[in-house]
Amino acid sequence: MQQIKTYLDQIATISDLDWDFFYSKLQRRVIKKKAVFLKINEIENHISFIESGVVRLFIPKEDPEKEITFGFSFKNQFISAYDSFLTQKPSAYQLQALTETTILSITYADLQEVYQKTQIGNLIGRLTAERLFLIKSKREQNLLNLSAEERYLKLFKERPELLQVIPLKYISSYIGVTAQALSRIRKRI
Amino acid sequence: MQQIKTYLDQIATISDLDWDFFYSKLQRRVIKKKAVFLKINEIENHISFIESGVVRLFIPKEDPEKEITFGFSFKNQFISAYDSFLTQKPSAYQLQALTETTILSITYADLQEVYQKTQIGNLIGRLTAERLFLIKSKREQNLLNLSAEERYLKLFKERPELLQVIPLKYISSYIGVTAQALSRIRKRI
DNA sequence: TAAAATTTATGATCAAGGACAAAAAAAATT
DNA sequence: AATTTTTTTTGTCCTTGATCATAAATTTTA
Repeated sequence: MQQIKTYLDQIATISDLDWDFFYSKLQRRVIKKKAVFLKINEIENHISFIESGVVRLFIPKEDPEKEITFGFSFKNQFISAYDSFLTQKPSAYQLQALTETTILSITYADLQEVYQKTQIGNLIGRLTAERLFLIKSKREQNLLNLSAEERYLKLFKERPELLQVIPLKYISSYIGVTAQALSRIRKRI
Repeated sequence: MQQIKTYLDQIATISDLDWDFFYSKLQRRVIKKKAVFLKINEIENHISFIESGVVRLFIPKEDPEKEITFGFSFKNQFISAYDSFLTQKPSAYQLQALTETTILSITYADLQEVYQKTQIGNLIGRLTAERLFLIKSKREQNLLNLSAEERYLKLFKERPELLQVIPLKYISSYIGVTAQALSRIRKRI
């Protein structure tokens, strides 16, 4: 079965009618390695399901060393500059494929239609927003409670696969330190 | 009209039937100044609408100087240890009334019933979760992009009313610094 | 309103992580 | 495989904010 159907079936029971309607709105896109597919100041018009690949969410800076990474998404997850998507205001973030990546996207307008016309749209939308809230909430706790070293150790423990795949310079800014500082943290462990 | 009805009417159009059902689930509670009405490790069983008063969300520590404040809520807003509420796991946070406070609460079980039985429940739930996500997302951006001084100035600009009402020792940990550090920040401005 | 308790401010010292520079290592390209 | 480019590490110095101690100001309580 389709990966995205498998994913959504875990969240809720979707009627064939609703599924067909939703599925008809999806568009498949292939993004080349390192390509930025949402640029800063653009309005995010999509929520995308990653069929394969890895995507990074980040805020660019004049000096590329000072970019800040806010998240990494892997296959079988949804990705979006969700705040820009929700508010339909220019995005502070960029989205970049770290490997060749295939996504299935739905537009803002089409998703609003799904919310209006399907039985299940708002339920899935609520559960998705709740899940994303929980992620941000955990992250806020980490940033305010833990030192950089503790944040690294926690990441190492909870998402070791991430450290295998993602360059350290991205990990460092995700943790909230410079690449140099992360290098020193790793040395003293 | 009821404050809470006015608030929800701004979000969506609610049928009388749905409203009556929801309203029948609400319980009013009055909380004394400084009282903690959700303790750490308790499972948050309520979402509450503040009719009057001010509520603080915080993580307590052995040394009370090291408590961390995560947010302040005022009248006509909903408040909850939302992550504990959503996951129904023990809360890392406490909720404290900073002034005498009156709230209208709905329990977890009753809200699930509202989600199932009303037309509008999941829509309001989705929009609420989305709004809370946006707040956390902004906060994550602030914490990673700005210095303590910049965070204070931003708060001063965006929520000046908050600085009138909330003791600085709570503001400081909300910004992510000690009370001493905030005092020095204020001096040099 | 006087006393006590709490909050805010100030001083001195310390530690974590930033900034800048450069070398070493690893990965990508020719 | 050799060269170029990118990533990671290491060195030195500096800044921000933490920590500990105490004083001043403000608020609460008796």
